[in-house]
This record gives sequence, C-alpha cells and structure tokens, in this order.
Amino acid sequence: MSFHAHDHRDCIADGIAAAERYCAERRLHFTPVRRRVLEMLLGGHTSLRAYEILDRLRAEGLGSQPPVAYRALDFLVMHGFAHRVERLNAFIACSHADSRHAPAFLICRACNRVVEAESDPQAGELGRAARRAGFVIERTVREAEGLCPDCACAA
Amino acid sequence: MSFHAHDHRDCIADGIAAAERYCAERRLHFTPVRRRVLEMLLGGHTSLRAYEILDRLRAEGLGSQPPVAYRALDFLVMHGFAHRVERLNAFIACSHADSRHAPAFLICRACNRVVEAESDPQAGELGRAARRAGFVIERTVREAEGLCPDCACAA
DNA sequence: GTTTATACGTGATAGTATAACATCGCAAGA
DNA sequence: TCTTGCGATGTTATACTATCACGTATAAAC
Ligand SMILES: [Zn+2]
Ligand SMILES: [Zn+2]
Ligand SMILES: [Zn+2]
Ligand SMILES: [Zn+2]
Repeated sequence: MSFHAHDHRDCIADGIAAAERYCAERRLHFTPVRRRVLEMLLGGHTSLRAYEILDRLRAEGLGSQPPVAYRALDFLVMHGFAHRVERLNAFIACSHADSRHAPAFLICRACNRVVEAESDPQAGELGRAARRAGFVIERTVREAEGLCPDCACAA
Repeated sequence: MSFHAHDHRDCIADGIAAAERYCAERRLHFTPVRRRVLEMLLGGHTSLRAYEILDRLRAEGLGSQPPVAYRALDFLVMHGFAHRVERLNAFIACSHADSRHAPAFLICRACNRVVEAESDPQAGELGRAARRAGFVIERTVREAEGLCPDCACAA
C-alpha cells in the first residue's frame, strides 16, 4: 500500500468483497453492522477509534451503545479484516485481506495516516530475545510512530 | 535481565541510585512521589497500571488524584527510567537505566512478568518498511505476548 | 416446530487519561 | 530584600476506552 496516491474506491470494494467471500465460505454472518464498520475502516487509510465508529453507527440507526461497536470490531479483528493499533487505541482495516499475518504499522503523527506492512512474528529483536529467553511468542505488536514522506518534507 | 531468578534487591537499589545520579547531574527534581513510583515499578518484574500506583500512593498519603500518578509516570518515562507497555496500558521500570534506547518487551500472559530487550529503532520489518516508504521513525513499539519458559513448561 | 447457537438491544459500570485552575516553594535576578 | 518566574502539587471535574450482565430476536440444525 504505502503512502502513495491510488484509486481508493478499489480498496473499499475489494475489502468488502474479500470479507463477503470469506464469510460465505465459512458460514459466518457478515451482518449489516459488521459490513458497515468494515466499510468505515476501509474508507480511509487512517485508524478509527471505537467511539468514532459508534457515533457513525448511531447516526445511521445501526446501534447506539458501545457494545455494538466493540462486538463488530471484535469480529473483524478476530477474522483478520481489521487490526487494532495499540499505540492509538484504534482500529484499521487490514491491507492484506488474504492471509493471516502479524501486522506492523507505520503511523504518521502529523496526518494520521497509517500503513500496514507484514512481518514474521518470530523475526527481529523480539524473535531473537524470545529464542534467547525460551519465550513462546503468540502475538506481536510492532508499530512505528513518525512522519510520512509528505509530512516530513512539509516539516 | 531475562526470566531467571536473581538478587532482586540489587534491581531496586541500582535503579534508584541511577535515577538519583541522573537527576542530580541535570538539576532535575527527584521528588518523593517520583522516587516512590520508581521504587514501586522496580519492585517486581511486572508492569503496574496507573491506578494500582495511585492506590498505593494514596495509601501512603502521597497523593490521591489521578494526575499525581500520571505526572510522576510522565516524568519517569520522559527521562527513560520507565517505559509504557502499550499492550497492557501499563508501566514498567527500565532494565537498562544507562542509555536511551528503543525498548522491546516479552510479556507473559500467564504470570504477567515482562522482560525488556533493547532494539534499534531502525531495525527489523519496521525499519525496512520505513526505508521503503520514506517514513521517518521517531519512536517504536515492539511487544510480544506469549508464555515465558516457566509458564510454557507448566502448560 | 422445537432446540440451539449466534447476534443484537440496552443499562450499568469499570478502567484509563487529561483539562483546567489554584497554590506552594524555591531560586534567579532586580 | 523583594519579586518574579518556574516547576511541582493539590483538587475538581470530565473525557475517553472498554466490558459486564441480562434480556430479546433471529436463524440455522434437527
Ligand atoms: Zn493485515
Ligand atoms: Zn503524514
Ligand atoms: Zn529500557
Ligand atoms: Zn510466565
């Protein structure tokens, strides 16, 4: 994906289509709330916080209480359509909707755009430290905060 | 540090001594609240949440409102005596009190112990993705969740 | 049609963090 | 000495994030 411009309608359509396919294959319910939340997340390459999502759902009459948003987000995260960005307490659509992976994020603190890269859970300093210590890695958080190319130039 | 047993009194004494030295050199105020919070964090190789710290401060008459704890934690984090563990919304004493570094954490989900490793901010998949994208990294979060050797054996 | 599992509606509450403003104490400078 | 500025604290209130608990609705499975 990266920070470059692109035809963004494709991101949304492809993301929804992939989720539909995945859910159909597994008899999972891709309900209106879940679909709508994924559309919101796909709507821009930035993360959204749970209460921003809840506000929009409320405006659309799709639910008004926090659990509605959190349940939809839990579903999307559990099935890999979205990821949680720990540094921001926020959520973002997955950019690699095909395979299960350990995401890594570049977070621009100026324009708030976030790009996702794939990473090997056992790689890097975390993997090295884990092997040295005898630690069994189940999940990793890798996030870098800084400036995207556009914002770095502007600065 | 790693998950092995060790004489833990040294961790506390050394950590406090290093902070005292650092603050004295820079004319920073190592106040009673700040010292006490650092002692709490050094007290075990687990992270503490802000409100656990606040509760203990309150019990000792050192402050009763959230800002007291958060200000002390901000100070300790800013000067590198402690780190924030994003995955846990919690704080932990730094295990390498000497130099400024990019911490990486191994977090045991069973016993809650956390060990810190040092890492290069520009290394790994985050660094690679950043170079590819032209992204300027200012800070990284690297955290692995899983089982420490003791808990993995017990499982 | 009944059972069973899954999703949703809703109110309450727990947990995390900051804003805003008053006060206090110390130390640099008049 | 005075005062002025600064960093640290005290305190109230509030914003933001997340989950529990329990009841209802829906839909697949039998
Ligand atoms: Zn992804
Ligand atoms: Zn940017
Ligand atoms: Zn450290
Ligand atoms: Zn353990």
